[in-house]
Amino acid sequence: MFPSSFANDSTPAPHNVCTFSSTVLRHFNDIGVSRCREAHAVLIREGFAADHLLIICSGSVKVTASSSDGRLLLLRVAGPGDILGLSALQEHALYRVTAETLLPSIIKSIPRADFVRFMETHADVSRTTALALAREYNGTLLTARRLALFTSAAGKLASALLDWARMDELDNSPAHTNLPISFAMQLTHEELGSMAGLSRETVGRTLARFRREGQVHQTNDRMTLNHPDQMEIRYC
Amino acid sequence: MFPSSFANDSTPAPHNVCTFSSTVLRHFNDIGVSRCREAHAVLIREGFAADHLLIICSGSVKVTASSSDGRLLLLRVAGPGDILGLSALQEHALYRVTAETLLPSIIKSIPRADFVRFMETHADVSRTTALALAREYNGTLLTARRLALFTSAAGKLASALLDWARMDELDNSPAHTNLPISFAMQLTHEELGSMAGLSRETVGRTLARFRREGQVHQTNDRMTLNHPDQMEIRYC
DNA sequence: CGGCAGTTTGACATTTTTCAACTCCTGTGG
DNA sequence: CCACAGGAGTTGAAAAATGTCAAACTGCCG
Repeated sequence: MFPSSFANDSTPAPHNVCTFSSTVLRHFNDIGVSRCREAHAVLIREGFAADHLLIICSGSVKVTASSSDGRLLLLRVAGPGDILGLSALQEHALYRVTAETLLPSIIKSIPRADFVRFMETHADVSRTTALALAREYNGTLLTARRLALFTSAAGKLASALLDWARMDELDNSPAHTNLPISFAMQLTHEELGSMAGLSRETVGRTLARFRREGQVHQTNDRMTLNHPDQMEIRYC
Repeated sequence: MFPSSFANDSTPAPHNVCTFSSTVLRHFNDIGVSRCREAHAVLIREGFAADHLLIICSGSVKVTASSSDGRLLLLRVAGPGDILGLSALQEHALYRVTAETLLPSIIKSIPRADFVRFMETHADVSRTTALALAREYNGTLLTARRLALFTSAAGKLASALLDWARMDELDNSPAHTNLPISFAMQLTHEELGSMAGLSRETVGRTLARFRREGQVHQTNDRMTLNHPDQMEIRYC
């Protein structure tokens, strides 16, 4: 049932467990357990010992960091095939983020010791791990850039929307085009704010401005960026 | 001459090349070339193809990301034993950061193809790579947290100073203590500002406030944080 | 119908940025 | 030895932007 149980595994990315060779894959299916989790279940809690690696078989998971006074930073929304806890596991440290399901999800959980042994036994697992870590790093770097380099609210929000859209359409779209990008916007203003480091109200106001200036179009839960490249130039 | 040429390799960290077994190390010495570079030399330029991996044998290197209008984000200052370009190399992508020497440095450079082959030949090299990537990721995560989670200038600056101090003293000090931490502050206000997402003037003013409130003490190029834990509580 | 979550809008206060001037220190070259 | 330029730090005052508080509005679901 794994990894063929992935919701959308048409073309596995090179950092996915899907790329394991058949012998590795057989071994992989033997370790860890898959469990169903309801929506809004906390899978990983920031500050706890990193003793398990999680793999999302289906569903989607919100990854956040939080401060003591309740402020949130939304780092990514992970989907089928994505791996959680990889970086904390490497150093046997504490989880530095919190992960909670957005939808009912199937999560495979592997004890740290088992995964380390798995990595040591199969050379290409370490390789895949390194790739997955590089991707995770790049995502976080994008976030840091956005927060530091774009000074205006419009810049930060535009950057967040563009990253989100391109992340979403990465799999099937060709490279940079100036064509409109449309995608399902399942984030509230509050969550968008915690991606861009803005307050909920500022997100609303800035979004209204983008609409007024013909840059974005919204219907129900879909959002369209009319001129992606122009958006980058105008606001970033 | 390598890695014994490291300036301070008393206790190599687990992510260092120093931990390679002797056979791997012999192979490692055969690939790549070491070169001397003067201060303020650009080793890696953001946006260029990631075709080389760099290892710092001696000296120190500033790693930054920049926006089109010249704004800078200081990500880290790497020292002997640190590896540059690892994440970009994994995906054969473009460098996403700029690296330039702060002091005259000795840099070992390994072509991408050679390093990939090296990783595939030696299992523990992939493992070390994954560890190094995890550390790099954690550093960037700290930066993103700081920029998003701390809203006040005092919070961001205090967080940057604490991270810097603890990074610096990580190797020899015991874990969290409330004892004063003293370290060499080789950063200008401007550079501190680009770590914390603040303007040069705000850094100066906030630093003056910390001094006034007895939290920090400065003499020449050394800085002392008098009550690290209290600092974290008061401002963060 | 009531309640809740999310959104929108307005007025206000706060904070930081920006601009400008001035000082201190250092290294350079006459 | 002195003058000078440049980098770094300090200080002041004004402007701009966002955060904050408050209230009304929407749509959805029990």
